[in-house]
Amino acid sequence: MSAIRLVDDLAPSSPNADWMDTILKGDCVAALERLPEKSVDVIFADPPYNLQLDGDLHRPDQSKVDAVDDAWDQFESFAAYDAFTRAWLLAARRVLKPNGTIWVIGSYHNIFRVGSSLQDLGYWILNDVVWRKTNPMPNFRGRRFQNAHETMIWATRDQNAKGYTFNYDALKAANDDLQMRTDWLFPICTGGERLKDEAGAKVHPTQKPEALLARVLMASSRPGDVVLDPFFGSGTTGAVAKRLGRRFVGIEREQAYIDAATARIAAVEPLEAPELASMTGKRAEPRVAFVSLIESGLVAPGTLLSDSRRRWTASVRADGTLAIGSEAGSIHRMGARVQGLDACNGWTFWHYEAGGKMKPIDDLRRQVRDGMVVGGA
Amino acid sequence: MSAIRLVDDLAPSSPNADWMDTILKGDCVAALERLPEKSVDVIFADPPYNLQLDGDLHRPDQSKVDAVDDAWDQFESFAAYDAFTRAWLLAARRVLKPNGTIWVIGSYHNIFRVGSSLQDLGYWILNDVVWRKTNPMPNFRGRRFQNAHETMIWATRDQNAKGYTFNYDALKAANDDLQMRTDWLFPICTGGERLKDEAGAKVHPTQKPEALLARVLMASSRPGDVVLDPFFGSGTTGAVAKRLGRRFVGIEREQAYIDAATARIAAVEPLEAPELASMTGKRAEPRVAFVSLIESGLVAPGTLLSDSRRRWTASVRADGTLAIGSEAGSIHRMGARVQGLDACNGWTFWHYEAGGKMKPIDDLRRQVRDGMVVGGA
DNA sequence: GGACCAATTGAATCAAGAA
DNA sequence: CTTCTTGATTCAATTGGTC
Repeated sequence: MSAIRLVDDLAPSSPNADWMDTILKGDCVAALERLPEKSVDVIFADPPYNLQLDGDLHRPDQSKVDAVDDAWDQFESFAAYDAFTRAWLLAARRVLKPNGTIWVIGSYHNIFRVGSSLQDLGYWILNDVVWRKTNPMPNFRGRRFQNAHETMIWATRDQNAKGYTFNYDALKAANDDLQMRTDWLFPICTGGERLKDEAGAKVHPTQKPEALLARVLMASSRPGDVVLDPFFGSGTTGAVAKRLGRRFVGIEREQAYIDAATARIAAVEPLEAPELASMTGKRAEPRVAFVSLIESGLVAPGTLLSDSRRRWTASVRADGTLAIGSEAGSIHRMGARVQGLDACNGWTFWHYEAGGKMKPIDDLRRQVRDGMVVGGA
Repeated sequence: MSAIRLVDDLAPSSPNADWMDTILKGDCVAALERLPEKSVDVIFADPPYNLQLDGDLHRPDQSKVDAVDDAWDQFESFAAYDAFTRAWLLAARRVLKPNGTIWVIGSYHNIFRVGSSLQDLGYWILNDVVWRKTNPMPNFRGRRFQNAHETMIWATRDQNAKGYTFNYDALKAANDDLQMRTDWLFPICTGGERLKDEAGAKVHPTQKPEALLARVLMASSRPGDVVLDPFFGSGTTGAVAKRLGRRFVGIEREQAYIDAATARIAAVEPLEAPELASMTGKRAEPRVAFVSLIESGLVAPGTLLSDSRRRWTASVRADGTLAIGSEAGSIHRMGARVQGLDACNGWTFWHYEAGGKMKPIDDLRRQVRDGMVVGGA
């Protein structure tokens, strides 16, 4: 399994499909053009993001951020990136079966170019799916929101392709009998899953988590289906495809990535069916921001909060901070401040009055979490 | 407040800005071209989504889904939608202040066209932000994922605009002292907040929740700022802007929407200034020169400063520099020097001894800032 | 062994003001 | 314009060392 061959060695219309479960070495478009048309069920593509980074970025502790500055991510202009995108999307479309689907992942740097090109070429978008990261890199300079997600586009070959695979019931069953939504929560790829070389350096700068690929393939493919990844990299798509009983084809230019992916995939043991269910289940919900109580109308700006014994009182401001006199800060900071402590859980410390009784604002947080607040006002 | 006027009535270069807190009736581009250039701080735009619904959509019980099929949401092709998008984005860019920012919300039907056009016109994307819906409409046919989010793009006028407003500290304080992320959770607009006509029908098919606009405006604007919404609709942007002490300008073609928005905004009570005050961090505080600590007598020349763990020690000189042996320089340079780093914040690195404990010289700076030390010269 | 602490790291379009 | 100085800024996990 997963022999490597150069693109030139490929027999284009081989009836026994000897390119199955292999990595094709070479340029993405050239390799795609050698594959038989209408031969793959699902394409998962993680193309260069065209990050356009300028200069170094340091963390607050002055350590340097290891940026993605590889040559393969450098494009001269949006026009050049668009040309690249259209070329590989066009070649990919020829290879896709009429009822096959394509997934492309990207960030705000490139995903709008990809989405427009998909539409321009006749692909029909089914969903955009958001990968919410449990542990994204912070915004070190505090100049933007923490970039905590990436976007995937899922599309058919054309508008009239209605027979695509979507395992609706399996996903629903795996999601507490609720429809699987378009926002997915997964950690980034770290720890033992992340491929490292002998020196301990990461093999590939943008290795995707297997859990993400598992949900993609569980949703949109069936056992025995052929999954193509035109930017194979460290081979996550191949590893997950093999584990889930799918066949794969990878295209990759760099030998170092091919070597790492080959070894990785060789070590994969295909899973039995019952083991797959747990991988698609939903993840725990994260925190509730105090400001969301204000935004949802549960707490009005100007509301007075006190501790349970009414020793201290503070005023809620529209921006989600608490004010006492001229001082303001988070519910936690201000709770610590009045008590002269280093830390304080503002959710349980601060109370509001309801029916003559003092109740912790944690009660309101629970209402937001449980979805009891709909509409606000 | 919120008088309505026709675009033709508008005095383009009115010094008293009589278009403030009004709704301009007419075509979006025509109205934008009549506004003065570089006159608005924030634009929030909820353009038509170009939904390509093919025939009616029915729920499993055969009831018809009230889809967005209004005439204003029909475009013949992607090219037509792109032309429309470029036209209004270009007109909007002229009106935006050099350090102003724009928000555009959309779904997978149109957001990729919008994002590409933004980039093509020179806007610089800061973030894409995902609005996760707590209560999205289900996918009735079970053929796709439940479409549970919409996407907002936040961008500056151009790449070099670094002075845009982002209330980082307030957002962080409002979010349990953690950076605000790009995935936001809000309910869709229902219940009492949803505008209905006498017959109980929705006034506008895509009314956005006020909570969403509240976070947008709290994040990227300040009290008194001018907020423009070129697709005003039911006036959510104006209602929230008024409540948060911002000024607004709306553009809308349909009289029914203008009437509903006008009545809605008139009923809004603005918050008081204390509730609107927003937390600011060190960035907003006045600069204090280290030498002023010496001039005010807080630090005597010859004082020895050390880092918190007393690994290095330096001597304060009368000119405001630090000396270590024969080397001297600013508190920042010398802090960097001893640590072998490129940069260092001397205010938090260097400490002085007080009562047997090491305290950062930043504490002394705070005393100067708070006016506790009047000397200064 | 386990508890605790320090160090490291991840697809990043990450200053502002004065001279 | 450019160049220089000042000085503001991080979250979740994993890894590895020490007590």
